[in-house]
Amino acid sequence: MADETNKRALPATSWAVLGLLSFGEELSGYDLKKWSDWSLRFFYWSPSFSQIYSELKRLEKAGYASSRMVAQDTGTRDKRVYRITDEGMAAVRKWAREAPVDPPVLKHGPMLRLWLGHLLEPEQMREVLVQHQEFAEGMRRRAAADVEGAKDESAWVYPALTLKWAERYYASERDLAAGMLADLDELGGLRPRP
Amino acid sequence: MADETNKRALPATSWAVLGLLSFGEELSGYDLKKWSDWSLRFFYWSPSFSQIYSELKRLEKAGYASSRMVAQDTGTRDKRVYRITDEGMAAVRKWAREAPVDPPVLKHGPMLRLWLGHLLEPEQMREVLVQHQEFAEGMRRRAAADVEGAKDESAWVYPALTLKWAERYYASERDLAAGMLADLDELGGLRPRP
DNA sequence: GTGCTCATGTAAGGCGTTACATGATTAT
DNA sequence: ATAATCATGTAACGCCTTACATGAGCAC
Repeated sequence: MADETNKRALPATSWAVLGLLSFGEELSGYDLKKWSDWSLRFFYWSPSFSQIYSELKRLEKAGYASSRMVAQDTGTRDKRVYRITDEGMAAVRKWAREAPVDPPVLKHGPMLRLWLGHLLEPEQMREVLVQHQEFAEGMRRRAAADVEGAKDESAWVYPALTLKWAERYYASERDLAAGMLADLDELGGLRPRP
Repeated sequence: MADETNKRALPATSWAVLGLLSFGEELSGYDLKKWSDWSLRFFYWSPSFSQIYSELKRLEKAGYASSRMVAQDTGTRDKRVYRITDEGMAAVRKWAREAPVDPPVLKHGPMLRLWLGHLLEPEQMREVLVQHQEFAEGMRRRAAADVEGAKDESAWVYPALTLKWAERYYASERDLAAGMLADLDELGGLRPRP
């Protein structure tokens, strides 16, 4: 068993990476990054390559994952692949079941700008909202597409569920922006939109 | 004029603190913290005391804020109060108008847990959702109360607008949790709720 | 006189990013 | 040839937090 001091209070990102491994596949750091870009980023940010690599080292040191080098059948360099250990499986299960339910962290840059509305022209406030709306709709669409890709795999029921949540979340963000645009109009001082 | 090298690429948190000062009042670090707990935290996280103090130093060094010590009329220690400079006003206005519209940062811990649903009992998934729902409703209520406090001050029109946004945002978070609880029920394998 | 609140800071350290280094294979 | 992609890392640094230090007045 690995050193106990390496096991206390892992950051959420570690659990996210270990969580990716908990679906049972043997994955490289590179795979993990793409995987996380594909699903995690809708509700949790996707860590950088370098962080994924260092998280993997930490997880291995803690005894939660094991790795081996594999030669590629044809082409490209050897890669290191990781697999979750029984101990890791037990740890991530325990975390998912018993960790306190922390409030989500939100850093809403566009809202911060709008909060400073006294520094902007009405037209600039609109512009921020419109761009945010477009971002939200793009995310919604991508989440929806990913739900389609996941819904028939029984292993992805829960990921599919969270993707469905994400689809609704970004739809709501889009609508919330529309609502604020309407509030701005009501505030007056604006030439009506054509 | 202050050193140009101190002016490049301030983090969003600096702008948030300078933004708090842009309403024109002379405020201490302590005031700023409370102010930010009161309004910023609904859509942007509230920085710690120590960070506010160091942001203020940075802003002063950049020439965006000036400070002076004031003696308290009666009791308690002297405090240092900060005021935005003309240069700071111009800088924050420029930032609010011209910075690119970045996507919001979301780190949704509860969703990360639910994404790992294969590690949880259905009852535990419910519990996470219910707790998150309660958190969201609490935030919604507090935002609504703060809208009431702000809506009659003409200086707070835009802050009031973002608080209204926040009220709807947390209502949506609450409803999204309810929706996911319903999705869970549909998935079956659950004894129906009494 | 004990503890709470106001008030300001320093120190240490973890989290996470960008930039850089490396090198092999594949496509053009 | 060269550019792009796959793949794995290191180094440097910035952001931000927690813990700690300090000290004064006020309430009980």
